[in-house]
Amino acid sequence: MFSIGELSRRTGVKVPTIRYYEQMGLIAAEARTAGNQRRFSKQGLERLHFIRHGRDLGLPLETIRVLAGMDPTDHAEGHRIANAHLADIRDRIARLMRLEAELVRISTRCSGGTADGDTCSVLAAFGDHDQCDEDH
Amino acid sequence: MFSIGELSRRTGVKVPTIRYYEQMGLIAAEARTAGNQRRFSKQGLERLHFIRHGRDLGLPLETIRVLAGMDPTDHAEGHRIANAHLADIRDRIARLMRLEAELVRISTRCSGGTADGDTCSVLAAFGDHDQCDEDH
DNA sequence: TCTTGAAGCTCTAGGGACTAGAGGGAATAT
DNA sequence: ATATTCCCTCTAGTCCCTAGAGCTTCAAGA
Repeated sequence: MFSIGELSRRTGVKVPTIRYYEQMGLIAAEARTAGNQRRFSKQGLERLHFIRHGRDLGLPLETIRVLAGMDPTDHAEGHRIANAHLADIRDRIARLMRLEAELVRISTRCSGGTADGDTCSVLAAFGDHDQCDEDH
Repeated sequence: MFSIGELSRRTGVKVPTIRYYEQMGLIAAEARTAGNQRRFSKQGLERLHFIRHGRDLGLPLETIRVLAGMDPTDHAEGHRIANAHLADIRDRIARLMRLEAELVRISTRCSGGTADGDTCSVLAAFGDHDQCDEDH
């Protein structure tokens, strides 16, 4: 049986975060000591690893709850969630890459070498959305 | 002079969000009507464009506040902020791409075609952090 | 056995960037 | 004059934690 601190050390999840997960119903302490302290079994440890891993992958807690409560022989559903999330991540990458390109454009345009008294073109670019590739 | 709704339509920033920005001290209505409604000038419109653009670029409101209050001839500082943010975005892209690779690995390993009664390998992979490239 | 210090407990509040809803008043078009 | 649309403030909720106050329990050494 592990204490909450032990669990924290073994998973890298902070103590208050574990308590928060408990409050959200994602994990439960198997037992409490006479003095009301949480004790977790190996199962709890594994479950917390599962949660942690899901979070590292960027899954919202709600999705993790669904996965954790899933029938482990239901291939289709697990697959569907993984693929949906993959699409989401690819979308985020694409958007960030557009931002990257725009920031490079903004930043290289202002070498800082223009005459004194000029408005910095970084600042100008931030104000001028029309030069931006994005469609809003 | 624009009403808040007019401003919203012209910038794509939702009305409650504009009020929120005002509350946070990022923008101020130039005037109020006799009936206490906000009226914004062209300057307000430009400022909101600036905020919007910064947010689209992923800058936190605090950074936008700094940029907006900056000396417009201070090239070095504008440059520094843009570059710092660029580094941040590149970091985020790198992390997301690692996630993408791992999700692809997880998802392709489970074709859903294994025998009935097997544990779905998507689920197994989520629980097994050791197979993951990331260092935690 | 006693004592100390680390670790645990609950509860509450904060953060960032909004979003939604209630319950009203103001502007505008007919 | 009225109907409709807009606007007002205020409060609370979202997500995923994080931090602090104030107190209790545990484990190890003297």
